[in-house]
Parts: sequence; structure tokens; C-alpha cells
Amino acid sequence: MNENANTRVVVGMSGGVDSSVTALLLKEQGYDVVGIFMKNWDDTDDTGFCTATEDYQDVALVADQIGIPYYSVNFEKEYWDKVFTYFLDEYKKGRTPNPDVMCNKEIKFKAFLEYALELGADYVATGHYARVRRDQNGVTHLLRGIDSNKDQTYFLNQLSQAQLSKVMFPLGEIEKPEVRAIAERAGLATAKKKDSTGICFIGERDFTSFLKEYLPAQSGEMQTLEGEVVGTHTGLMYYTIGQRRGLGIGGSKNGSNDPWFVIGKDLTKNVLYVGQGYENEHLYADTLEGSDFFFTTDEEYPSEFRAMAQFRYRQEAVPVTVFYDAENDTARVEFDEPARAITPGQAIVFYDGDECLGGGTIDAAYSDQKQLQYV
RNA sequence: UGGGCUGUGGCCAAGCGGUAAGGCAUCGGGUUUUGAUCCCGUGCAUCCCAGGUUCGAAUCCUGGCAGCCCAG
Repeated sequence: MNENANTRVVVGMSGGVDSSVTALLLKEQGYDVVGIFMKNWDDTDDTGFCTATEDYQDVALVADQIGIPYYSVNFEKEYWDKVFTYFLDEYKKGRTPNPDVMCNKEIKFKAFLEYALELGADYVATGHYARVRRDQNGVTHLLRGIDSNKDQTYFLNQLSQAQLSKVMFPLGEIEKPEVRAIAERAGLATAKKKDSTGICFIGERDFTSFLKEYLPAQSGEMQTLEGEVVGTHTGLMYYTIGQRRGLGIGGSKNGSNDPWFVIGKDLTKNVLYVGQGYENEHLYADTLEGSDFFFTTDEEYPSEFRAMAQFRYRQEAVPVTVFYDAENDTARVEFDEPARAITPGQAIVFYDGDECLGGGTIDAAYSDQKQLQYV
């Protein structure tokens, strides 16, 4: 009855509203929908409680309501090897990794995608707020979700053309409030479930104490760039550039009552550099160097081009000039205006209007040719 | 063992006789599929100690104690 009936779409269902509505919409469009829950992290606590169990129950409820089959698959090993190991390694280097970018690249759109294809899927769908558009040349473009407040292309910047050609993001076309409304109208079990935040699969938790379970703490001094000791840090890796909370220091002899921010780290001296004021000059860079640049379409990029760039999730993109070294997948990026808290380990993502072109990983930041003391 | 200054909640810091501002930090919450940022809310401090003067003092006086500075 419907041409979509011959198209099998495997939906990654997390047990949240977004993926629930994703499955619902595809089902309504007549696709042959299968829901699959990924368990990638074992968070069973001392009392035997595990949020994944609860989430899977929600997947089951929703799948039954929608009328689709559902399964569970376990990628704990892959997640540990490809995402978590990388995550810890980066922290050990004093950097601030972005595990969700890696999770999308290696798990959701690799391990999971391959698994789905084996199940006979034509596409994999997730509840990401992003859009894919396939042009007449057969190229798939990754576009920002129309709900600019929820757009998640930042986390998807490392997806390849091959991966993108196999995905569907139904939610990219609608706004979050509409997603809630659809869920409520359909009476989905997850309609009122609170949005989850935190590292995907690991979830919300006290971040520092979580890291301490895996990384040894080595406390040291907090200093101003002038060398004045103003406090004690509990371990360099627990702080990130531009961070304000958690420093535990306030006031100063010279009368400034501005808040303190992390402005740098020195791994060899085990010193955390801090400075006062949101607009502290040491937090601003005009250039960065990055590696592992990767583009969403197979188009070849010139050694120099203009683009809009985003350095952190939910930040406004700013105009930059990219000096790209295709040989090594590295690049030097110069900003039209100085940018705040450029942090090694974080992703720099390029955009051309709504299209996410791809991105790389920040390695170093510079101001006036001088490298900032970030690692 | 001469002179000067200072001593208010974790840190800065208002207050100058009438019954303790504010900022930062902390804590709680909101926003957020990284970590941040950001936003909102949050302090029953008796004012270094002991006396005294006053109807009444953190604010005045006396004596201690502590720190800093300048002299020697």
C-alpha cells in the first residue's frame, strides 16, 4: 500500500522522547520500522539498580504502542575501546575531549549502523536534531536541525559521506516543543520523560568524582600568570579552559571582585593558571591549530577557504579562514575576531549556512602568534 | 618593647554612635546528549579579645593579642 513499506529503517531507541517520536513518525510514514536499544555502558550501582534497564523498559512500552518489533544490542566493548579509552587518554593529556563526537563516529553510526545493515536495514534513524538532504548527484548533505536551539550537528561533524547516505533524522524537520506535543498526542509512555543530558550512555553524574574513579588525582597549585599562588587544585585534568565554577576562590588583594576562570595549565609543573574576569585577555585566541579534519561530503577542499566555525556546542558560529593541509588532515584556522576559551580536545566544526561541512579536533590556540598555555 | 597602619561571614570589602551593603566563592535550581560558559535563587555574621563611656557602639576610650609598614 505504501512504497515505504519496502524500506526497512532501524531506529536507535534510547528510551527518551526524541527517539520514541522518531520511531513513531517513521512508522506513520509507512516504513518497515524496527527499534533497537543500545546498551553501551554498565551503570549498575551497588543496589543493583541500572538506568539502562529502566530505559529499555520504556523502549519496550513505546515499541508496543507504536506497533514495531524491538531488540537490544550490546556495544559495551566497542564503546569502551573506541570511546571511553580515547576519553580517558585525552584527559590524561590535560585536554578536554568530546566523547559524544566519537560516540557518533564509532558507535552509533558505525558499530550500530553495520549491525543494522546486517539486519537488512536500508537506513538507520536516530532522534538527532539534524537534517540530511540528498541532492541530484547522490550526495548527502548534513544540515542543521530547524530548531536552532537543539541543533546537534556539532556532534555529528565527523560522519562520512558513506555513513550519512544511510541515515535519517526525522526530528531535524521539527522543533522540540512539537516533538513533545506529538508524543503526548500519541500517548507515548515517554512523552513526559525528562530530557537526559550528560555524556551519552554514561549519563548525568558528578563529573569530577566520576573521573576520579578512572584517573588518579594529583593536586597542585593554582597560580595567576604572574606566579602568585591563589589556591589549590585537585588535579589538572578535572578542569577545562574557561571554567569558572569549582575553583573555590574569590576576592583578591588588588581589589577586583570579578570571578576567576581557568586560563591555562602546565602539565609538567602541575600548575593550574587562573585569572579574573570573564573577558580576561588570556582567554581569547585569534588562531588555532587542529588535526583529524574530516569532511561530510567527499568534496575536495582547497588549501585555503572561508567558513563559519563553531568551537563548542550551542555556541554561535563565527567567520574564519581555514588553511587546510589535506596531506595530513591538519589545519590552521584564523578567526576574524578573537574567540574565547578555545580548548584543546574540543571539536571545531565548519558550516556554510545551514550545512555542516565537517570539522576537526583543536590542538592548540594562539594569540598574536604566541601559544596560549593551555596544556 | 620608638612611630604609623590594620584586624567585619571561606576570600575581597562597605560601614565613622542607632541596631551588620555588595562582589567573589560555596550550596541549590534552570538551560545543555562533552566538559565548560550562561541564567535564577541562596548567607539567623554581633564585627580579634577584655574592660569602659553611652538609652544605645562594629563604629568613642583604655588595655591586651595578631599582622603589616617605617624607623632604629
